[in-house]
Amino acid sequence: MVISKRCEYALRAIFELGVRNSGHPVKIQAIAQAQSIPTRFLEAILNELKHAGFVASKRGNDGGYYLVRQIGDLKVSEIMEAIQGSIAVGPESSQHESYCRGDHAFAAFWTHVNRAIYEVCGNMTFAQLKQAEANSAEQIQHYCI
Amino acid sequence: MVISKRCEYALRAIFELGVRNSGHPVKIQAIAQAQSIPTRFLEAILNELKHAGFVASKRGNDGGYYLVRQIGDLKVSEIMEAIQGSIAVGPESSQHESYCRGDHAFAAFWTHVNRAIYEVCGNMTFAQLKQAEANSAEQIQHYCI
DNA sequence: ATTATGCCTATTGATTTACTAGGAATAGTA
DNA sequence: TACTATTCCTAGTAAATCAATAGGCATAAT
Repeated sequence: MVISKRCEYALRAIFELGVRNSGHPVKIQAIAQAQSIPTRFLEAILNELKHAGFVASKRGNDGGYYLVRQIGDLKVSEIMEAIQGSIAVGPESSQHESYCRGDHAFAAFWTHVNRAIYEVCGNMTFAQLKQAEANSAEQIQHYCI
Repeated sequence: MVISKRCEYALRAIFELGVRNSGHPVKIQAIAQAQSIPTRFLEAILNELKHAGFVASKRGNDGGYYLVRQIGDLKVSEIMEAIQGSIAVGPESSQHESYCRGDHAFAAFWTHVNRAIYEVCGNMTFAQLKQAEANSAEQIQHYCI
């Protein structure tokens, strides 16, 4: 696997906040429990997401985190980029100055790969994820009844 | 970046062997020089590729490595899988036993991402890479003349 | 015998990852 | 004001992975 836990947890945390679109801020503890994330670790991640402008927080007795933007507008790629720096795979560029055989072909290849990845992550919103989860829950019910 | 140097070097080495489709085995040293790869590191990588069945070798004074299969049949994904174990990104599966909210949606999402990646890497042969490189060289000539 | 190559095992230094610890700042409540 | 529950900030750490290196053995041609 190649997506860090940190990134996975960030996505799950945003997802959880999106599912509970409560007016109240949600506590770290509650998100951690719902998504099986180590609490102190999640604390650091949410702080990072705050600095990146995706969530806001309230301190004190009645504190917690809440989303800043609408989940219909929030792409998975945005969170991934905020946490990982970039979604792209492959060498960032040919780091040796002198050209060597294959540089062009491989650069083009990695561009194709990255475009394919971006096509999926850049078009997936958290609203869609929420919907997908709701649908699959429905599926299971149908299956069981 | 998320593709290891090891994997990148493996791809470049195979590519180099494909470009020189010489009857003679090619020495590690020569490949290393052509592709700007640390020699001893490449040595280990080629050995791994040998055990994986992609290349064969000859020892001694006139030794070196050569491809076992035709490059028109050899997919980039095969080498990547041999070196990295798997091409896939995202968590391999939900490692917590109890289901938690989002598991279905995210599993489906990662499947989409991986399918997209595989679509590109599983359809790209080294023959195509060789052709792409040849084309780009032509392009440059046109530009310069 | 010599020499040039690949083959095998092990090691190292640097970096990254996945957390954890301790305590300060803030905001409600009594 | 005190108390408590939360977020916020700075560090630190154990383990894993990565990129590369080192030493010496095996093999094959001359």
